[in-house]
Amino acid sequence: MTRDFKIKIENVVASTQIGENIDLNKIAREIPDADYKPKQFPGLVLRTKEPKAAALIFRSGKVVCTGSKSVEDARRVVKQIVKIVGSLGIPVIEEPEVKVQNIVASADLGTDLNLNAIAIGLGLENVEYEPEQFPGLVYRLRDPRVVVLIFGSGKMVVTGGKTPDDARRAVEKIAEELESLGLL
Amino acid sequence: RLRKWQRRIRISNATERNLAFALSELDRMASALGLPKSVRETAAVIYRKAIEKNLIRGRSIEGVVAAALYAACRQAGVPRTLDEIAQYSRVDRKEIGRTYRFIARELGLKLMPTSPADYVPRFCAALGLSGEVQRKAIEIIKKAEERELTSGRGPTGVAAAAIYIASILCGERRTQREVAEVAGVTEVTIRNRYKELAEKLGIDIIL
DNA sequence: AGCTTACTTTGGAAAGC
DNA sequence: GCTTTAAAAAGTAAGCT
Repeated sequence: MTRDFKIKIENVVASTQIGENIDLNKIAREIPDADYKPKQFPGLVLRTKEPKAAALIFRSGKVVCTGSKSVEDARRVVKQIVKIVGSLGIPVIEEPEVKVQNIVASADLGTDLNLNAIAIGLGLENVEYEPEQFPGLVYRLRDPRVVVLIFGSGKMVVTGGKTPDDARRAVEKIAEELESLGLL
Repeated sequence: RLRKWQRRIRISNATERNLAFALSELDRMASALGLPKSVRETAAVIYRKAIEKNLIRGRSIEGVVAAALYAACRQAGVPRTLDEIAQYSRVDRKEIGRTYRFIARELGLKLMPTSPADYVPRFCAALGLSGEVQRKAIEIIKKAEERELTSGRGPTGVAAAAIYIASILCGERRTQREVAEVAGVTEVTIRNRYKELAEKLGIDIIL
């Protein structure tokens, strides 16, 4: 029984450092589509089209990249940011070390679920399910250390992991738990 | 030492002052919400337990009071929505919800999500509907829960739709607008829920 | 009655208030 | 705690035709 949970990485958040004492005002001046509102937020926002993502650049040289659909794409985006900033005559680190901070993935168990029964089965003390506020049941796993949002449709969202495998393991673990509880 | 003694007095004064404020706030809100004394007492017990476990740190007394009231209503089977609670609190719905989740977790209050059926008596009373309609609405809700048509749906929306259907089946029809008003949901939500219930439970609603 | 846009929840980093 | 970024899930809400 090879199940296809249709696991798909939807967003990768990564951080890195491309330099020091970066002149954000200069970047904002030279790059028309850059968003920089220091009064509102200290980071400058730069968006890339391919891969489609957004990067937050700080004066310290630290960079946060969000929106990529894969870890590799996140690295590609960082390289583009380095190239752009470097082309402005600003000293940059050519190949900075990129650290993945969070991976958001979606998956599908393929069947409708009874969230009330699942809340009891997994233990009310391990789960948060308040349909008045949000339709998804919130399940926090300790291993892998991720948070999963489980919906009545059987679809879910896994977030908080650092690797694609964290998401994969979380989905399989939940599928096993629900199955052993006879709720899948 | 005298200093130590005076310090204790100061602390106990502040503690008592805060407790008195919390309890008066609890009474004020409970009265405004028309809640019975038993619910106020349950909320007071929850509040005191929260204090004993220092769960107030970083939170406002009013927020904890509101969350305790929200929890007490659910525990008593006479739920109030977070919006209703927030209507009479200085704290907003989002914060009350967070505080509720926190104290429920820390105090080990194992509460299942509110069943739409718990809202039926109050909503029907507000609409001047008979016990027969209430019975039918609850019957519809029970079937909906068995058929798993309520997962992830707002309890008030499901309750409103069931009451809307029941009022028609019992010949005491109320408009979607009237039901939406007392349930605190939009007519669109009642429409979506009632269509789903009527279709999947095979209920014919001839207008 | 639709359609569109938008807000609810989750996680994480960044610098500063 | 907040601010900003991105994206998914599903329910509810609000504005417009």
